[in-house]
Amino acid sequence: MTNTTENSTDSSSTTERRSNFIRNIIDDDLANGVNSEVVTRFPPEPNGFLHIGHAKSICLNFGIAEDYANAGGRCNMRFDDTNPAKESSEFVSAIQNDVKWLGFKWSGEVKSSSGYFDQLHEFAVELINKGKAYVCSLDGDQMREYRGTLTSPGKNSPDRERSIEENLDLFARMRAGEFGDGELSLRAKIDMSSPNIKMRDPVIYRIRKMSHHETGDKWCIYPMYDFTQCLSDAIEGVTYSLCTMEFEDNRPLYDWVLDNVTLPGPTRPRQIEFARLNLNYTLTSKRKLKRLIDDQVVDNWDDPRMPTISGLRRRGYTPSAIRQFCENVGVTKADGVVDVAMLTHAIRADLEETAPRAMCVLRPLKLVITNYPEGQVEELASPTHPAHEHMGVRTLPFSREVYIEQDDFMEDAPKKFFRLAPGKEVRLRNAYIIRCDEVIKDDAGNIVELRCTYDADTLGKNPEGRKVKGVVHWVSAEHALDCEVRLYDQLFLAENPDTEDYMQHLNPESLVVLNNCKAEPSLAHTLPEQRFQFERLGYFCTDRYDSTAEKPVFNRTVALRDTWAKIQKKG
RNA sequence: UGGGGUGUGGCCAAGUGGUUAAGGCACCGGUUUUUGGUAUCGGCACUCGGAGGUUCGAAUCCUCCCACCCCAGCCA
Repeated sequence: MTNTTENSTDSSSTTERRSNFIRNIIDDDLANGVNSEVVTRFPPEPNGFLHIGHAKSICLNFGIAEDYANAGGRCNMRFDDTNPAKESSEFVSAIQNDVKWLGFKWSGEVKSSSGYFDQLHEFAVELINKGKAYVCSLDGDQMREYRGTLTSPGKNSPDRERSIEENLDLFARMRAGEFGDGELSLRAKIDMSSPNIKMRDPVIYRIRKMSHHETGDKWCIYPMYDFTQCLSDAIEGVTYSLCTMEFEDNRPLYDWVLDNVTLPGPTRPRQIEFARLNLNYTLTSKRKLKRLIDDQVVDNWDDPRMPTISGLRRRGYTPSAIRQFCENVGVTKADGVVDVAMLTHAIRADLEETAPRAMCVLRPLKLVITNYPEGQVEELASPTHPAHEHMGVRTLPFSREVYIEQDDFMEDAPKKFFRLAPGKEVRLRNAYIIRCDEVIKDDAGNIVELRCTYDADTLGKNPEGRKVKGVVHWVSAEHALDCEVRLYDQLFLAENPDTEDYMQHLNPESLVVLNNCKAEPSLAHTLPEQRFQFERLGYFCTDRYDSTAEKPVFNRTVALRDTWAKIQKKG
């Protein structure tokens, strides 16, 4: 017997990780003894919420740490909080929640650049002592002028040859608060004629008389990114410092700092860049996302239309779908734009397997089954998932009056319309086959009710001699649970909304609220963030904030694929 | 006109001198189906940004060219 079972189980819960160029580098380093440990870090700036682009970085960094566990793999959570003007503790906790929710665990305590301010200051003094840094008095405009351009070299600051003693004194007085914002700065003494502009004596410390959310008023000078990142990595023993491509030019500076300072430990971190995630029909610029909030286009950072982790969460996305999506996208250095269809595919694939089925009528149309006994109620046992028996059954009360979807009836139906029409038959999902006998309209000509008859011999079986193709979802009128459903759709109509006029590309129907929806009674005790498939409609989740026992609120995560809509579009 | 990167089907992406150029998404068509869902089967790059060259053999090596992205914050 050579029968194997390797393909027989569903592996939706385990994310199989592919290799990529970074993992190849790590493998080589491990094989060649360049490193014996694999330590990464996720270093967000707490100046906004994490978005889907960050998810890629999170999955990369934490994923590597998990997979290299036998090489001491770990990933630090570090807030890169060197700019008190933009950062706040509100974001610190939101970011931690998002990372945890995605299912990752960081190594040890949460860390922050501000936690290293004392050490960073000492490194700066060391650089001054070595004649590798100087206090400069150029203001912003002068600094730019002295820096040169892309094609012409810069020129030396008049303060470049200041003595070590004077630099030490000035730097101490900067720290003591003797100067105002921007009056003085500390610069690395590298090369004003470098073709790499990042190397033209970059500022490494600036004066910012502002209290910091972590360090309060202890400091009025703050280190710059390029000085902070590499040293924080070194302090933490990070071996692989992964960042996005735009920092490629910063890498020589990253290395320069490490080369010119007495490293705090044996680890020499290495920066490796990868391409950031771009998604079509999606905005991932923090500045522009913030404006959507400020302009009240959306409610907040966690509005279900936002591409933030917490927005996706409230929309009903699962952590595993997001992780799988990042896995499918891959990690390379080539910049591109990923189709959001890959994201929606990931959540559909996950929920198809895991979401319990339920029925909910969004736009109800009353239907009376004239040959069904008045007052009779049947409890129909229906599978929670058609393909997974182990998920059990729920009961659906069936009675004389039910609601069906307005869209599922057409008075003058085209041939291909497999739903209800006068004289035609359709299956009520999990129940009987019915035939439409009569259409009742109000004075204005609106269809207000359908009169039908049912075939009592079609419960759990197909009738003989005829085929009924259409299946329609329904809810017993008497037992229906009133609820609110929020239909979310893409926020932007333009494939690339990341332009100056992005506000012009908003989808006016990114949110449609339906207040007269009828759900099957089993949904009465739904819990926040429970996910369902409303059969034939899509995947929905109970809103984690607004849903109550009296008035459940469901958010549409994503619609089911709709071939009928496609056929209609074709005409 | 400086420097740093990247170019494989509509979109991601494997591929590291010898494979019929993986796979996923999207799309198109068939089958199954009490979700027009799912599942399943089939189709979808004589060609790897372009042109030369090396080689018995090139997406993979060399040369030149082209396109796109990033860098001139005391932001990260």
